Amino acid sequence: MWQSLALPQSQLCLSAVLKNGQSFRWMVVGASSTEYHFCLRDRVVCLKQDPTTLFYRTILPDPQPSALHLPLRDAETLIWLNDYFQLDVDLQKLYSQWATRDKVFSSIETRFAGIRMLRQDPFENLISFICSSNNNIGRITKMVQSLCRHYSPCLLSLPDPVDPLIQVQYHPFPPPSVLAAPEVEATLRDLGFGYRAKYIQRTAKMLIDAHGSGDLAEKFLTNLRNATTDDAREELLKFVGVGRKVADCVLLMSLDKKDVVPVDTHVHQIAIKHYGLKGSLSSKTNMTPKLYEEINAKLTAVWGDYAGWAHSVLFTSDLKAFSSQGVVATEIALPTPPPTPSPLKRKARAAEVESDAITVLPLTERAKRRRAA
DNA sequence: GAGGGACCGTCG
DNA sequence: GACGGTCCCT
Repeated sequence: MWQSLALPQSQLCLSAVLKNGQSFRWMVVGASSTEYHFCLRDRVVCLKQDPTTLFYRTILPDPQPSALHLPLRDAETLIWLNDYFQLDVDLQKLYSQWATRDKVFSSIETRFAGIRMLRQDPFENLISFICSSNNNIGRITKMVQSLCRHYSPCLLSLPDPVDPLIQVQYHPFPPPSVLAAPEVEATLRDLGFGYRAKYIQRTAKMLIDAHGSGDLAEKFLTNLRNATTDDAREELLKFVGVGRKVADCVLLMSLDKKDVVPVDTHVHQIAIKHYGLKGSLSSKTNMTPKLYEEINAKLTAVWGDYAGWAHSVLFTSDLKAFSSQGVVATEIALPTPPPTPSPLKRKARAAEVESDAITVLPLTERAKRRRAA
């Protein structure tokens, strides 16, 4: 049943990599020997690991194939694992390179080993990160789960290992054609997606309209792997609800742009605390395109070719969920600019009425403006 | 073309 | 009252 693959945790740490906000669809199963489950289009992949070995298991939907075919299925799963975890990239080697270039990195590398970039499905990645604006990992995870439950059929179900009377349902990520339906916006709003509901439906619609139905739309996104970073980013920015940060996340996490460093408020803080960037730790400053570029350039210069991967290690080390193991913040003393407390003033909100008419033309205008900027 | 506010919902 | 941002309008 379980297959094994020799792989030290310095190359891959499942608990960190699967829960640090790259993917929101891995289910954590079991209390003692923790397993992670992930639903693909045709199967569920189960993983667990010990210090030297990664174990994997393939679960297929009901009409189980004959025993003859099982090795083939496991072989397919292994191919998927190699691709998804990018196991051909030697993470230890990267860690030592980053540590040489960067003292901050070298101070955390042993405690946060095995953190690598996943190579995700671009559509899933895009939609998930449209959900991420003004949001946190816990809620994003719930939203993505609920998206899958409502918009893709259950592939299979398994008894909950904790309470075997409960069946856990596994749903793949829904395709663009399903999310493009006009009713999706209202439904997602009811499901608690807020203003992101419209972004998701419209992005799916745009994808279908511009690049065709079937799997053409998804193929278009996947093909952006072959485009330059700038070209791919320009395409991503055309979608509604996708700004620079979300676009950069998709570039890094599913389109092979390993040097891209997405800048959010968190990374901004890290850059100020540890990399001598001017700014305030206490007050929230607006993330302007200019500031974004500045931070991006700074961190790319520090970490080099795989800067995006390095960023993920720093980011994870600073996440609350992992902070019990110790955080970088207190250990490195760098000169920091004096805090400039400037409380945000908030204004009473005006009632709002109108929404825009139709998709295609406004999009073109918007795209032009973006390109100009 | 830079700056500021609104936007959903959740949890302090 | 802040939050892994984006849109839209001054």
